[in-house]
Amino acid sequence: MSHQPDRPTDPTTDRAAEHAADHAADRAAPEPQPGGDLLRLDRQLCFALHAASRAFDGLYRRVLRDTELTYPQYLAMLVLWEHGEMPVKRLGEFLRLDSGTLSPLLKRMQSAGLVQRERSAHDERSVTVRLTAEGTALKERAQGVPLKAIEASGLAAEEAIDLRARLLRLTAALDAALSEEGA
Amino acid sequence: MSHQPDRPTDPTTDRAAEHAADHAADRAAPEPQPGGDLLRLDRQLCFALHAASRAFDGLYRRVLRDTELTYPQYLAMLVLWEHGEMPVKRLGEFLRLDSGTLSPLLKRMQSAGLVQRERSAHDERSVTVRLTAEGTALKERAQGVPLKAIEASGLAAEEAIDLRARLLRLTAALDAALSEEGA
DNA sequence: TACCCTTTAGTTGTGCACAACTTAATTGTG
DNA sequence: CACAATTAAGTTGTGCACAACTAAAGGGTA
Repeated sequence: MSHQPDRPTDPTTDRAAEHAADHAADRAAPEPQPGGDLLRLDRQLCFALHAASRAFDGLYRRVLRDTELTYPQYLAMLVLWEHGEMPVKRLGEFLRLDSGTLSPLLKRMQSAGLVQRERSAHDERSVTVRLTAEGTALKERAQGVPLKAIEASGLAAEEAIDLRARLLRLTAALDAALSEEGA
Repeated sequence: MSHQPDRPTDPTTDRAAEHAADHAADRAAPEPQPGGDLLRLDRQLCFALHAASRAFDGLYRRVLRDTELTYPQYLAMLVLWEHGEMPVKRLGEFLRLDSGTLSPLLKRMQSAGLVQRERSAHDERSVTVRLTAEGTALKERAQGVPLKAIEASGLAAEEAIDLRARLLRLTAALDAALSEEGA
């Protein structure tokens, strides 16, 4: 079951809705405002982000096929290619992931021969993640990935940069809200 | 291990980088352009979307706590609250999910007493998903959710609408690219 | 030194997402 | 009508994400 459905009669997923969406706030309030379907707008917002993220995953899944990397593994490799070896903790800060996710992920990457893990000498609690020769070499085969991705996204470089900035701000705001209230 | 790290020395997750990010393209190219670290920009773009999506999930996880709904279940409920009963197939079109994801998800929602599933009479292949009284009633308790979410996001209504439109376009472009090339 | 508190990885359990597959019902075409 | 192709839902297996927990090391203070 794949993802090019004869779409349902709903503007959210309707291609023709791309401009209509700009007026969704108006349309969503046939009632004055109070009970006015906030849930409807919420749906559209949630969906947009959630769906975009999954669509992006799907794209990378395809583009990364011949590297044998999953998308999250690719993200980890990008950090390691750029910054070199680092402790699991720090990698997790870059990726916004905790050890509950990273430990098994890194174990799989180690099985694939891409990275090596070693207990730090100074601090036995810490584990250093290091690229193997094979992992380093993989960078060459990944050179084409970003271009294919940006191409498929249909975004101009400008738009991409802008979108990224917005999303980073959004993430920061959400994290802040979570940590404040979440005492 | 939680998610407010003493952040690493990387602009992607650095709060002060919110404006600097606007010039990342320039900074990323100390080399002319050709090999110019496209992988670096790619990382920032991927990360932004992936991280924002997960941060959003995290927010909803908290906001939905007293509804006993997970975020994906909430998304399904939003569709059902708005449109009423429908076949699994159509629900999947709204949510951009296939039966491999929906079947177990709906089974859990059924166990929770929120929905009921019934084989269609006209077409024995189809299964109709219907809200139970409890599921319908839950809408009341969820009324506050969107407001809390938009509040935590720090977005103005305008920005939210604009961001949503961009993300919908992005999703459409990615899906199109996937289906074209993926013949 | 002894004790406690913090930090870093890892483990366990649950749920989501998706590919690949199965089963059963329906549709289309000769 | 018969039979192949299509469609809807479900199942299986893998991987990611996260909460809650454990284990072990490090650091600080009485």
